[in-house]
Amino acid sequence: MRQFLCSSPRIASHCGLHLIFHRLLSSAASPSSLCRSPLLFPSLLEKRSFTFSLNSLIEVLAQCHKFLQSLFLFRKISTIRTSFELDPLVFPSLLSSCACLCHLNIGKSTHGFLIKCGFMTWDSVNIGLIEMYVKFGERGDAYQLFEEMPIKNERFCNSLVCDFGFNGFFEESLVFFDVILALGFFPYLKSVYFAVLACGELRRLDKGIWLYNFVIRNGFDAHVLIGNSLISMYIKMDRLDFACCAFNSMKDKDIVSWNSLITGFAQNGNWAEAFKTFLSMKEVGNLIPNRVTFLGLVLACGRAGDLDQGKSIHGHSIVTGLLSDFRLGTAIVDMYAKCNSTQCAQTVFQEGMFKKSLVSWNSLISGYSQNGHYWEAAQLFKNMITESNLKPDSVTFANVLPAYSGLESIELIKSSHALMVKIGLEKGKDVVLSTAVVDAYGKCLDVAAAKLLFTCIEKPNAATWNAMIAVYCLNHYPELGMLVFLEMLQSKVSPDAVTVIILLQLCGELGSLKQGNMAHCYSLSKGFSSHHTVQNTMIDMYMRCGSVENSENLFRLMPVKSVITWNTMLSGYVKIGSCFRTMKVFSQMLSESEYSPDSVTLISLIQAAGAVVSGHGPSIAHSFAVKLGLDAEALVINSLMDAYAKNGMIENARSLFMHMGQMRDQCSWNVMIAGYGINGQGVKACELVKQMEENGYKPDSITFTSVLFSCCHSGLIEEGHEYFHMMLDKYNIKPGLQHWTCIIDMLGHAGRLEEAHRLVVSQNAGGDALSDSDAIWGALLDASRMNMNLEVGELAGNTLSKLAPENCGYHILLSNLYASCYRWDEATKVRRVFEDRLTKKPGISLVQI
DNA sequence: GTAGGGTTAG
Repeated sequence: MRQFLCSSPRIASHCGLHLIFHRLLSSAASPSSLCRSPLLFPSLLEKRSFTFSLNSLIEVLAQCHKFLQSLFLFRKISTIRTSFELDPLVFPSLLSSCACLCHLNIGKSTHGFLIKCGFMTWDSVNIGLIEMYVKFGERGDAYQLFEEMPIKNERFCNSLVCDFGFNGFFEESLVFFDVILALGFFPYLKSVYFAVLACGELRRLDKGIWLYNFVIRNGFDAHVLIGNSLISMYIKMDRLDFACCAFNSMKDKDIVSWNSLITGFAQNGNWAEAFKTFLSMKEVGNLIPNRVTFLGLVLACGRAGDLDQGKSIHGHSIVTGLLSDFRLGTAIVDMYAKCNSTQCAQTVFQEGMFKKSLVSWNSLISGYSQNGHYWEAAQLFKNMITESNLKPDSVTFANVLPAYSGLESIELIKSSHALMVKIGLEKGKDVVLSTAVVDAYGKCLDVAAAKLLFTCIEKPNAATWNAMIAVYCLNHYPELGMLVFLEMLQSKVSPDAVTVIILLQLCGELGSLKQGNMAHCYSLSKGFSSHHTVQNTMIDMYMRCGSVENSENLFRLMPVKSVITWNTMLSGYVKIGSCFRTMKVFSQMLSESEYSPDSVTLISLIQAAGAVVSGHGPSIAHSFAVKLGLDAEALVINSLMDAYAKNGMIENARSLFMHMGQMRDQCSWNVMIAGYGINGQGVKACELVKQMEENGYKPDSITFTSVLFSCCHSGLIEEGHEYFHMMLDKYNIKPGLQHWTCIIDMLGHAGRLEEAHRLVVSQNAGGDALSDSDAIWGALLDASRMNMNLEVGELAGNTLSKLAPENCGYHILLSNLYASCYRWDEATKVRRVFEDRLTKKPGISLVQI
């Protein structure tokens, strides 16, 4: 065909050229080569009779998405336009080519060209320019065009509404809808649609209701598109009542109308209404549910946590053959995960899905992560990288990071952070991902990294601030958390209910009733005090701040109590060591049958029972666990083992430990090791650490606390020393205060004080501003007293005074050291400085004295 | 041209 045309222009001229060009293009010949053709192109230009056809060719090329070729031809023609007339009708297509190719400059120069040629009086030219400017987001240019038009007509105004709306400029779309009415024109159907869409997107309920009335008054309600868009608009504003009204007043409803309503109910968590709507739709009879119908229903099941209905919908989607749609498959994976059935989610993912998208992988990773199956989430992420060609995105990382922090693996967090940087994700731009990173570092105790990343986040939202405050709270720096909270109040971000929850936790951590009362008032003033979790946290806060009365009053007055509320009370009593009240509230809970105890309840009961003097407590709690069917949970068994061990019944603990089988976890090993330690069986504790390693478990910080404690209490100095070094060298764990206390105590008792001092210095135990350095040096100072070693003691005292000048406690330690070395004068002097400071000048630091 | 899968803090 191409050869034929090129060689025989004369023949071409006799046929309908437009048609031939069209055919030529669809035969996949290169249009630019056609234009370059030495034979055809010049010969076409020579003949004015071809003008129409060339104009058509520009248009056809643009419409066939051959934008470059279209522009190329235009440029050729415009350079020789003395002998050639351009048809203004061709410009809209040409400008659309500019927009599609992102050539704003060519578009602007074309605009200039159009002004020069006097084409601006043409309606279609103006509309083409508007479309182009709006696509580029050049709203100013679009407004100017509107202003400059001598006569503003209906078509032009309607175009503006649609173009702005189509490109997401909803405010402008609504403005020009009003312009249409103000100029006395009539809006087109499409304009009404975009105006309704804009109201929904902007959540403008008042304007939406006005538009609804406008639609009814002007007969637009006869169009199903308008009815559907009104339903959608009300759903976006969470006004399901209005959406139902709009739905009921529709004369003709199609599948979209029904689906919109079903999905609307599902998104609002109203599973029952979603399903009822679905049944009503089936009663109507002539509509066949499609994948969107099922998407809505599946969403509802997930939100409601209704596994049975979810399975039924899953079955229906298999029968109807709709499961082949990978988006529906993903929604089903997500539904199963939300119903805590990760097994089903995995089966659908592996066997039921023909195609897996990035979203499918993300869904399952999120499912595992949110259900606490951290290892599986981490594994799936690894599989995704190795097995699929997909590149993880910010959602993938935001899902896998909580799993890594659940695994307490700072290494995995660091390596995925590095991967994010490599992919170009981590720049503090994506606020959800950045928040997840802050949270992950914070949970793995790297407060400094969390803080650094937090400061890089461009636009932190309430969740981001909450995460940062929570990091300080979790890591026991409530004062720093308070400072960040105050910073948040200075920022533009408003605190939400979660902020108040964390604020109350900070007060609980501080143990300050004064601060707690203030936080209580703040919560009341902001209207969060009726929030269920806020109330629970407040009960906990008052318990921690020592005001049992306030906690009990809040508990009594709570209109709706949950298991968590009861558990908060119980664990509060445990914290203050009130076994009797724990038991009393537990029996009260049992008598009110609407609340069934869970494993958390049992743990409080076991802890309280373990502290009862009679010694029978653990056995009684054990029988409760069996009776309530909660003795198959690792958490419960671990607590029982702990209680038995603390009551000297190490054999009962051992028997539970031996029978745990698959249930046995890291914590079980740690509890058992500590249990041996409490019972003075240090050798067995050391043996268990070896067994633990042989069974594939990696000793963690708590394991070493337990084993060091065991060694310390059994006088196993060499073993203790060995484990301390194993922790440092083999497992690369930074020792905490608890480890230091043990090792200093142990070496101190063995008279090896210099060695302890060397260890503290070599490990730079005082280097980290956020570490417990002062307490470590304090422990060394105290050990010096025991050894009557003035030299090490004074060194420790000096360091301590520099590290923590505000902390006057070390004066006592130093004074005790001097006293034990019979240096009464020094002892009295130091003691006096302390007393002076405490009574007369409490606010002045030691340096100033 | 309308309805439509996954995302953080407690």
